[in-house]
Amino acid sequence: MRDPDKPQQIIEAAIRVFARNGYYNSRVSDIAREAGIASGTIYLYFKTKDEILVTLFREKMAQWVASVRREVAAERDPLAKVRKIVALHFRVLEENPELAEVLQVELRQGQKFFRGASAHEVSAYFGVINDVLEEGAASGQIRRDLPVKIATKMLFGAMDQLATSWVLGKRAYRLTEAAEPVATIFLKGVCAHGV
Amino acid sequence: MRDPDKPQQIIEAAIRVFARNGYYNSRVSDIAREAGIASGTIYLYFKTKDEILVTLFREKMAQWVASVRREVAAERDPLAKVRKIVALHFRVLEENPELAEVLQVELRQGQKFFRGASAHEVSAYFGVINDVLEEGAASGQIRRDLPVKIATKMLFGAMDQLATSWVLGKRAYRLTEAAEPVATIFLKGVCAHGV
DNA sequence: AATTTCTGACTGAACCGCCGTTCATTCTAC
DNA sequence: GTAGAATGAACGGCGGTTCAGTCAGAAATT
Repeated sequence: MRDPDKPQQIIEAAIRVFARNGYYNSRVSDIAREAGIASGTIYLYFKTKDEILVTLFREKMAQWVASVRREVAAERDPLAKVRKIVALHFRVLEENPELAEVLQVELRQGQKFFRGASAHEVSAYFGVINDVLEEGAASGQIRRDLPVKIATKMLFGAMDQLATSWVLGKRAYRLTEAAEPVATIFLKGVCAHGV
Repeated sequence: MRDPDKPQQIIEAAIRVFARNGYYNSRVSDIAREAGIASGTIYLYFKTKDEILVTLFREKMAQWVASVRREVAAERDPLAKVRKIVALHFRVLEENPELAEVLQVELRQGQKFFRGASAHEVSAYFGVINDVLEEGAASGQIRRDLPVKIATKMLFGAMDQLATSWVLGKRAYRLTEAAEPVATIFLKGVCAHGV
C-alpha cells in the first residue's frame, strides 16, 4: 500500500537537493537518490518536476504563514507584533538553512513561481503584515497617514534582503541578531512618535 | 568585418526575449530571431547562452551604478542623496520595463548569477548606499549608532521589493510615485531627529 | 497452517523530444 | 580573388518521463 508520507519525504529530499544544486541543475533522479527511492516512484506522487517545487513552496509557505499568524495573535501591542514578525521571519530561516537556500535563492526564478503558484501564499504573508500595520495606525501608535501597502512591502523587502544576503554570504553570522535593529529602524520610520 | 555593436544588439534582443519568456524558456534561436540574425552568429560574439545573461547583467548594472554615483555626487545633503537614490532606482526601472522584468524576475535564479558573476556589481551598488549613510552619520543627520550595513540592506531590499511587486503586478501603476514615501519612511527610521 | 493467487507499489533501463552548440557552406565587401 | 562574417541544418547528449517487469505482502483457497 502507498506510504502516506512518501510525498513528504520526497519534498524534504527535494529541498536538500535544490539547496545544493539549484532547481534547474537538479535531476529528478538526484531527488530520488536522496530520498532513497527510484526515480519512477516520484511520478506516482507528483505529475511533473515542476509540481514538486510548487508543492514544496506552497506547503512550507502555508506553514510559515500559519505560525506567524499564531504568534502574532498572541501579542497585544501592534508594535510588539511587528517585532515578533521580524524575529520569527529570521528565526524560521536560521533554523532551516536548506529551506532558506531554496526560498531565498532558487525560488525566485521567473514566471512559473512568482506569478501563478506562489502568488496566493505570498500575499497571505503580506496580508498579515498589512493588518498589523493598520491595527497600529488605528491605535494611533503608527502614523495615521502611513501608506500601509508601501510600508508592508518595505518591511517584507527589508527582511527578505537581509535574509538573502545572509544566505549568499554563506550564513557566516547569526541572522537573528539583525532582527532587533531591523524592527527598530522600521518602527522608527512608521511610528507617530519616537520608539 | 565584424559589426562592432552586434554584441549590443544581441544583448538588447536577449532582454526582450528573456523578459517575455524567462531565461530557461528562451531558446538561443529566439534571441537570434529577435535580433534578426542566425543562431550561429550569436556564437561569434558569445561563448555560451549563459554568457549572454551574465554580460547583460554586468553591463546594465555597471551603467546603473555609474549613473547613481554621478547623480549622488551632484547632491550635497546626505538626506537628499538618499532621496535621489530611491528616485533614480525607480526611474531606471520604470523607463526600462523589459530590463526591469529581467532584473527583478529572471535574474534572481540561483547559484550562477547571484553568487559569482553578479556579486561584484551588486556590491558596488550597496557600496554607494553604504557610503551615503555613513556620510549622513558623520554629519550627524543620521543616528551615529545606526548599524549602517543593516540599514543599507534594508533600503535596497525595500526598493527592490517595491520594484518586484510593481513588475509582478503588471506595472499597473507608476513606480516613481512610491519613491517619496519610501524615502521618507526610511529616512524617518534612520535619522537622528525628525524628518 | 500451508499453499496459491492476486494486487499494486516500486523499479530503473530505455525512450524521445528538445535545444545548445558546431561547422561546412554561402555570401559580402574590399 | 579572398578573407572572414554570417548562415542554418544537423548533431549529440541530456534528462524528464514512461512502462514492462519485479516482488513483497495481503487475500483466498485448501
